[in-house]
Amino acid sequence: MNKPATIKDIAKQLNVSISTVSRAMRNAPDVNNDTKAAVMALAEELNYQPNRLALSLRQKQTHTIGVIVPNLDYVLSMMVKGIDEVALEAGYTVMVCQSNESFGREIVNTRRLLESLVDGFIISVSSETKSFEHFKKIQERDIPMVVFDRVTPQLTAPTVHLDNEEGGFIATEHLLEQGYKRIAILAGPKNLGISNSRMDGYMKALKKYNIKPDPSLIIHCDFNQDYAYFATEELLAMKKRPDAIFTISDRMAIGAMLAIKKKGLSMPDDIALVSFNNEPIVSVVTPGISSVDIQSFEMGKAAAKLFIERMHHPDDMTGVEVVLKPKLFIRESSQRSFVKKLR
Amino acid sequence: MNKPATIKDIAKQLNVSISTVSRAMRNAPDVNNDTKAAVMALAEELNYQPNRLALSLRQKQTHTIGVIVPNLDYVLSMMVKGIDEVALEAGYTVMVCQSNESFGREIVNTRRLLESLVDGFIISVSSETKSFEHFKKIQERDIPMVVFDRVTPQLTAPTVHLDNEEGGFIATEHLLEQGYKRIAILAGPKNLGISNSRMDGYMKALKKYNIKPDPSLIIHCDFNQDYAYFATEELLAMKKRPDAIFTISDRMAIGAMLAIKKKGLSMPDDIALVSFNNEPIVSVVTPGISSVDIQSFEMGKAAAKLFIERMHHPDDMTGVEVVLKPKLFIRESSQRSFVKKLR
DNA sequence: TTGTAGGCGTTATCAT
DNA sequence: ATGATAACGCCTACAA
Repeated sequence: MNKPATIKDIAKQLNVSISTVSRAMRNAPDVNNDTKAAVMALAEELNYQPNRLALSLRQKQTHTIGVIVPNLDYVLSMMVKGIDEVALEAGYTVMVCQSNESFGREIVNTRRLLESLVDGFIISVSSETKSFEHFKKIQERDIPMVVFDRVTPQLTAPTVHLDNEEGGFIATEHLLEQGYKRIAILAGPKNLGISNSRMDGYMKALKKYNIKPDPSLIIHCDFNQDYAYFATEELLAMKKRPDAIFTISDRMAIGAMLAIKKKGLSMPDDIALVSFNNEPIVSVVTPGISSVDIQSFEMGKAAAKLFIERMHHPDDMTGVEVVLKPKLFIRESSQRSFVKKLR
Repeated sequence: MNKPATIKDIAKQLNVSISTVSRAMRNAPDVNNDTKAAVMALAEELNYQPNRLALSLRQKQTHTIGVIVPNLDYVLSMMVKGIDEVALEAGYTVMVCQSNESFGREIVNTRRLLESLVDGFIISVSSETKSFEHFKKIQERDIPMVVFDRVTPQLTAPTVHLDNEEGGFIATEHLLEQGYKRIAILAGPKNLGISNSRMDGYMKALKKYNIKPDPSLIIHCDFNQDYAYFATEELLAMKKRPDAIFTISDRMAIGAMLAIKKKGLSMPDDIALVSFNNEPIVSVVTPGISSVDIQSFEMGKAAAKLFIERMHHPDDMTGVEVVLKPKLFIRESSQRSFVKKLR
């Protein structure tokens, strides 16, 4: 029943003009203190709240950021939390849409958010996405867009992401230092940048240790526990099976771990495991799984900061690239016992 | 540079009136087919997109649902995914805000979403929240609101939630059936409904088996792995320590498990563990932890459906209450080996 | 079938 | 210091 009060109502009740009320509300300098006080008081009493829609329509900005993420698993939700924190601070509200790793859904989300007139976008692309027209359309309209985590060279925009190659490198090097020689990698989908970069790091480490990569030890599979499980089963069934596995996500690591246990092998003595993401889960399974931390929360914050900066800076910021450094957390799954190391 | 096209632009270029264009766009019956075609064609060419803001301002609805959740951990993000799915289907966009379990943040979120003129709310209250004025303000304005998961009798609204008492009951009864007698409970914060209901179920089960509840076995602590860890340490240090623990969340269960392992005790023979939520994590730790499934995804969908229904049904729906049934997933942590059961 | 005009709640420009 | 008025983009009586 309570139609929200408008400045019009206030004006009428106070016998002043609409514009005076508008000025008073926004604390303009050129308005009589008494009237200002009166307006404020009545506004309070009527529980007046400015209508954002009208405001937005007028100023052509909504103070809303559209965030499109592939999903809301642990990592992404930490990132979103980071975005949220910075955005709120800066006076922005965040609209989060999940693409569910679906290209079509991503397009729908983009259109919806565009229609909702968000002031800009912070996005991480779905693993299914190979064409980027929907995102380019955003840029053609000169709408600010920041790409984070899953970046792609096909999209020129300010970005923030992890140094994934470095992550792949330190993970692999750690295994090599522990004396493992036949190191398999469960990589992600082929077209996905983070997947390739992490694999590049893996390659680089092998090269540094003069180990020739064995194609049969390189497996591309979905970011998916089950796929990883089956892929690992195959690896373990090989005549010359690997003595270590590097999975590029924790979910995959869990799948690998289950396959290893099922086979009755022990970590890290029969086979070692190093993973990526460093979600809480890897520290509570037995044995704990070594994992590369990707600073999810920080990445979210960085993305939002970059976005805000871009908003205040209409200049061309397409070159800007924030790169976060990964950090390896070593646990039992990859620390060869002393005795074993010697043999 | 590309200012988005408006119906005005189209009208001008086609030498027709704005209203004709408006009608043509919305496929009104009373408009000449030729002009309609012309309008459509030009709209397509100019990449016209209706301005939602203007539309919303006019019709006083935004087709947006404000969702406020305490956090975005596994359970909640599944629920949000469920909400998202149904909402999208029904033509609504979802704005998700996290309160971070903070009362203040919840108030800020409410105000923001209210200002953004969302058509309604789907909320789950923060554990810190004891006063509900901010939510009641929503209701006073006759804005639809559905409460889900964490409901409270202090908030009269259509709700969807789990039968938490039943959940607590089946978890406890299962332990009793397995022969455990001194069953401790790690309950959540005292003012939280889900916490109390689950404990009620625990009590009910004890009563059914004629076991007098021991206050020293009932521990209230935060939904937090560390708290649970310390609480469990204390339980295990008791002279007559419990032979089973029921934790009302998986996160707490992990804490308890770690404390149990640290102490060198074995599950389920020295001590059993049953938990709540049935997140993927409990099935991959060793031993697997029995847990009560709460149907997160389904709950989200149900909440959104209820919301949509409420939108189409301005009647008083405050009485409506959707209750989902919990289901226990039994794993190793609570299945006493046959030998032990006999002794 | 098409056009005119008023209004949704605000702000901004120009007078007064 | 305050008021009148146009404009933001769209819809909808009402008129033609």
